[in-house]
Amino acid sequence: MTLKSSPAAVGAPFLRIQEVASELGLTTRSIRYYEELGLLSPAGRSDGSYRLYDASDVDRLRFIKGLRDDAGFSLAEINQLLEDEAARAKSREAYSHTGDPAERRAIASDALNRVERQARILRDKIARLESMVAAVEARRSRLKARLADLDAGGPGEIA
Amino acid sequence: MTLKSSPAAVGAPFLRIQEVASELGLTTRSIRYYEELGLLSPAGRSDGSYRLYDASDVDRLRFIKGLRDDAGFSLAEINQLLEDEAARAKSREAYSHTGDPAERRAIASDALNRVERQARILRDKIARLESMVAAVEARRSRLKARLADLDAGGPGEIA
DNA sequence: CTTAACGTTTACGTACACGTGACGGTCGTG
DNA sequence: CACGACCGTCACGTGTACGTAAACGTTAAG
Repeated sequence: MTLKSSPAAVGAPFLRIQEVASELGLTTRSIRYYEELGLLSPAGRSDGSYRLYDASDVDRLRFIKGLRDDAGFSLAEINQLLEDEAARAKSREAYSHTGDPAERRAIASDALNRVERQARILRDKIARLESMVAAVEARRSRLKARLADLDAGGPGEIA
Repeated sequence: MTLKSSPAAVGAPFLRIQEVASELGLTTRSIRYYEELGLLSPAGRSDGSYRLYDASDVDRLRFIKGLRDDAGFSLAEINQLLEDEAARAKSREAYSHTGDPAERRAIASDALNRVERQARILRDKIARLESMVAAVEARRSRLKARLADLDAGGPGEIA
């Protein structure tokens, strides 16, 4: 293997913490901090004890970042939302170590339940936001009506 | 006026801070704190200097609470969103003191612009949440497919 | 084999958000 | 006038989300 571009060999499925951090626009500290909180754990460790992240870890981190930045969830809420990273780690390991189809099915089924719960929580939040939009729209209507009145030379105190 | 149930006469349009707090499930301290941050200011003050809130203040506080609890905005973001309570106070005063229709129109028009901006911000947040839902849905689809495979006796590592 | 860059844990520091409490004083209603 | 609600002010506390640094091990390149 003479071909390796500094870190991570070309086809290497594992990234080190700084590579992940750069890719996502996070600091290594944040990533380790998220791990402390139990939001994720790296797919593996090197012979030394460098954290090694795979594609699914990166996806997960990206999702976490989205929940934090776009959705405005606190890390504690995100933890709830992703519920039980321990279970995920166990699943990942168990899944690849078991040949038992029934067990594999059970694991995949659990994962499915989790993502469905996530979707529910997100949709719930969307619904609440939409009801706020509705409130704003109502206010907007009142203002437009008032404006029309004024344009028609109407009176009236502020609503 | 012999009829007044302790504070606030029955039809009185003004509420004192504790009454507002109770109605909304906030503490008086929080309400004052929001005022410190410039999120709102009471419609008026009593002869002493008790804060007096009218219906629109209560609405506004309810909206603030919604933004904080349901939408997960920080108080700073809410401040941005509501942008310029000072302007609102000025409008309220100016509106009732001017007879000039053109001026009234301008004030109402400003208010309209503000609520439209609010609606945009909320919808923007909704859009981002929806894209996250889409991501979760994608993951859900993959899992369902995998589950179907397993039920059909298929192989494969975890996705 | 050396060395620079990168990583590890542990620990303490910090900046801001969001309040809470405590004070001494004022208000207003019975 | 008593008593509780409210006032402004200032300080303090709690939690979150990291930053920073020390002391030391790892990895890849020359």
